[in-house]
Amino acid sequence: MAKRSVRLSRDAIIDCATALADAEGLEAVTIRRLAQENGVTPMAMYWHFNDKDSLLDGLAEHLIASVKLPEPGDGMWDEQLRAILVAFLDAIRPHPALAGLALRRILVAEPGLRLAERVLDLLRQAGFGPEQAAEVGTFLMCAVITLVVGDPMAAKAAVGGDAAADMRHKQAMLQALEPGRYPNLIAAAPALVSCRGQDDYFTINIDLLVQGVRGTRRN
Amino acid sequence: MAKRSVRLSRDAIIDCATALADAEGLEAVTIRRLAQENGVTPMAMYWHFNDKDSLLDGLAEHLIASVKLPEPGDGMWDEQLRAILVAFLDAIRPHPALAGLALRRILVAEPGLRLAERVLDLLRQAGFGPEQAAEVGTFLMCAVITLVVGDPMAAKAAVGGDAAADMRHKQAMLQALEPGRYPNLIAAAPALVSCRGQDDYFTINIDLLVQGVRGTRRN
DNA sequence: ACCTGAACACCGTTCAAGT
DNA sequence: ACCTGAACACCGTTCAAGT
Repeated sequence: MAKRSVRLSRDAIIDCATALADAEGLEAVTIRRLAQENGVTPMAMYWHFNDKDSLLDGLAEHLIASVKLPEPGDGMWDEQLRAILVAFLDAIRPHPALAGLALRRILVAEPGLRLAERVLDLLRQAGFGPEQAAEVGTFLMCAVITLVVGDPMAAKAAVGGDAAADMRHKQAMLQALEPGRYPNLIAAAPALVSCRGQDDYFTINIDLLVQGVRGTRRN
Repeated sequence: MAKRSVRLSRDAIIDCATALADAEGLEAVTIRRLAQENGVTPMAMYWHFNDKDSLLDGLAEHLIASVKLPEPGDGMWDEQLRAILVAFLDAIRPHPALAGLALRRILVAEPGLRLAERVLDLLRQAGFGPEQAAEVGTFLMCAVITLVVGDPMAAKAAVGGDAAADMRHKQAMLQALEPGRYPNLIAAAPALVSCRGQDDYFTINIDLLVQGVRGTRRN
C-alpha cells in the first residue's frame, strides 16, 4: 500500500482519507495509517494539516463541495427546497462514514455556506423570518445528514464483519419479543432492520421534512 | 479523584461515565480514566464490561431508560406523538455528549424497545402501514437525537475552551461575508450561531416533525 | 518547501496471576 | 467473584534536525 506518486498534497491526502473511510470506516482514518498508505512518515502529515481536526475539517469541506446544487430556478419554494435537500442527500449518501463530520462543519467553509444560503433563501420565500429560517434551516441540514448516518450500511465496515448476518440476528431478536407487549415492533421487524439505506426510507422522510416546513410556516 | 466507595459495580461505573461525559465530553470517557476516577486498575473495568463498546451500550441504555414515557392516554395521535418526542428530547437534552450513542442503539435494549413500540403504535393510529411506520418512526427518533447532538453547548466541554468567545468569533465571520452573495446568512447570523440549544429551536423543529408526519400519512 | 527520527503521553486489550 | 501487573499494539503530537 506504500506507494508514492512523486509528491504529497493536501488533496491527495484528502482523497486517500475519503477512500479509506468509505472502505473501513472513519476510525481507520488515522494520521499514521494515512502516512503508511502514502509511503511517508506520520509527521509528514503535519506539514499539510495543522492537526487531525483540521484534516477532518478538510474531509467535511471536500464532502460538502461535492453537492451538485441545482440552479436557483423558478419553481415553487417547496419543490426547490426538496431539490436542494435531495442534492445534499445524494452527495453524502456514498460516504456515510464521513457524513457525521458535516454536522458541526456546515458553516465553516465556502461550500457549506453556499448550501446554507440557498436553504435560508427558500425558507424566507416560504415566509419564515430570519430567526426561524435559521432554526429550521439548521435542523433540515442536520436531519438530512442523520438520514445517512443512521444507515446501517455505514456500520458494516465499522463492525468489519458480516452485515447480513447481523441484520438477520437483529430481526430474529425482534420477532422473538413478547407479542403482548411489542406487537408493532414485531409487525415492523423486517422493515426496522432493513429500511434505512433503502430509497424508500430517504424519499418518505425527505417528504416528511418538506411537508413539515410547509405546515410550520406562518402564512 | 481516586476514591473507592467499597466495591465497584456496573451502575456505579455508568453513573461515573455519564458525569464524566457531561463535564468533559465523550472523548474523556476512557477505560483508563474511569479506572483512575474510581481508584482502581484499568483492567478492573473488564470484569464489569466485556469491552469499551459494551460500556457504551450500557451508557446508551441508561440514557434511554431515563425517558419519562407519558401514559398511553386518550388524546389525538399527533398530540400523543408530540408528547413522546418531547419526553425523549427532555431526557437526552441534559446529556448532549451521550445522545449520539443512542442513534444506533435504540433497538438493542428494553427502554428503547418500549419507546419505539409506542412511536410505532401512534404512527399506525395515524394511518401508516407497518413498513412506513418503521421508516418514519426510525427517522423521528434519530431526528430528535440530532436536535441535541447539533447543540453547540455539547461542543463546549469537548473544545474545552471558551464557548462564548467561539460563538462571537463565528458570528463575526458570518457578518463579514460578502453581502451580495450571502444576504440571508448575514441576516440570520445571530440566530445561526446561537439558535441551537434554545427552547425555541427545539419546539419549532419538534413541531416541524409532527406536522411532517401529518402531511405524509395516507388518509 | 517538504520530510525524517526519536521521544512522550496517551489509548484499548490480552493473559496470567493473585485473593 | 473481583481485582492486579506486566506487556502489546496502537494512537496524536512535539521538537529538533535533515535536504
